[in-house]
Amino acid sequence: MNNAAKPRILLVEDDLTVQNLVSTALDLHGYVVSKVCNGQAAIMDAVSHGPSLIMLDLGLPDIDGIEVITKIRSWSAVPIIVISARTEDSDKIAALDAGADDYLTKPFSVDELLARVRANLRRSSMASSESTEASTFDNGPLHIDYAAGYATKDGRELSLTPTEYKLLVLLAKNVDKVLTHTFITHEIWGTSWDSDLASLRVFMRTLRKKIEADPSHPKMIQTHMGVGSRMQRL
Amino acid sequence: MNNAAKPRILLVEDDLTVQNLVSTALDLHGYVVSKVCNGQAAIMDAVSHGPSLIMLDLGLPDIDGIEVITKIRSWSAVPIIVISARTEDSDKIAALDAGADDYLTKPFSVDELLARVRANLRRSSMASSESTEASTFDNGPLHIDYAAGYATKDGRELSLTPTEYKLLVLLAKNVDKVLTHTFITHEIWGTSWDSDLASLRVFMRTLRKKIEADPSHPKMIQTHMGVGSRMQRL
DNA sequence: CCACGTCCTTAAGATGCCGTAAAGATGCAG
DNA sequence: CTGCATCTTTACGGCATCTTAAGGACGTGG
Repeated sequence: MNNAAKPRILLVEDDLTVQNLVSTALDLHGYVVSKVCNGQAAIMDAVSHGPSLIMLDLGLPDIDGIEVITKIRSWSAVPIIVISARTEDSDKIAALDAGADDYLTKPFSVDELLARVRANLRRSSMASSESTEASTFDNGPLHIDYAAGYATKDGRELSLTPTEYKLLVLLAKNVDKVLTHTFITHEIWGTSWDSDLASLRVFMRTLRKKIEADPSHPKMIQTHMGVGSRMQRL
Repeated sequence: MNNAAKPRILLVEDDLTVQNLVSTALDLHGYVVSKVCNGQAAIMDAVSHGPSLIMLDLGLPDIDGIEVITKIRSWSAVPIIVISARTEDSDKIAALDAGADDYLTKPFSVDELLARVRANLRRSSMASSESTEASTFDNGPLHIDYAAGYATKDGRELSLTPTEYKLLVLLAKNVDKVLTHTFITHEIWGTSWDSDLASLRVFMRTLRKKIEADPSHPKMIQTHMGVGSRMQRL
């Protein structure tokens, strides 16, 4: 929607101390910040202003944060970064499954916050600028040709099994975004049950062996303990 | 068809929130938009107004979206972009097989939607303006003369049966692209049954015996386990 | 220090797809 | 009708792939 020079960021946070801290930091780095302190106002602002990114605290006074995400996700693909207290671990996962892009756990450093904002804005602009004919993906030595249906590393074709390829594509299409285990298994197997998690681990292993420079110390596919995995842009 | 200055777009969507969002976005970018909210009205509008492009939500109250595509495709080559909340692969494949040109999964960004619209309108106008296409094909020792209707390997003419030739041309015209079994059988036999798959394997074998240097270790026609086949450019 | 949970790694067994050959069916020319 | 070319069907061995299970590494909290 808006590709103006200054990205507009919607900050949803009811703790005024944190709100001021974050908005000041963002403001200093050239972002335009809208501040609201409840879910209702957040949805209204998202509809009317069409922000480039949303930072959402899960602990809101009026609506459940998950519901806010679901509502916005029904029509918009705007990046949503969730802020949560450590006590809300399960909520964090639910938020990601509902369509959130990333999460920050309180307390967080401003540097980390800014890094996440940059990464998600970058991914978002990538996704919107690529139209249907942009059917390739590059990340470091890795190259995927979606139309042809294969991937290469350092120019040499990788022999990936169907499931490995599916998994790779899923991660690549959501680069810089944390994907929960349940989301991944659901996308790959359609219906997900617990036992799929064991298989998923094996596939992660075999995939890493094929695409990572040092499979024992993976750079591309990072795991988030108790949450899921993320493909990191190199 | 109609190549007026302002392309007319037919929007088929029963969710009024999404309908308004999309139609507003399209309107702002200079498209003329017709809005309908069920399959019956969609077909009527497509017949009477002859839109330049159709955006179709698969989840309609009256008719199945796939059926709408089939109906329209029976007389028109207008680009059809499908919108669906379903992420299932099978739905995507069914829609594309039925004749859809592109696919958007909810939620989507407005930017992405506009990009797809532009891309498909461009391709559509390309297709209607281009009159001639390449009448030969070369790949390594293989040479196909579409106009004359025969193929050679190392200059010597191959004696291919009609079905083998059909299969070869199909692969050649989609070089470097993976073709699914169902797509291939559908293209060759019109209607595809499960049992055709067995035949297809036999034809793959005989074709490979004729065009591959080492039929036991094929280079040109590669198989993708559980998916399909691909002709590889040498 | 131990108990626990999560993740990593490996290997073996089960499953299903693919390649292959050969026999049977079909269609067409003479 | 007969022979030939082509297509379809059937059957089976081999192998790629997936699943399952078990043990080890690592960090965390009691």
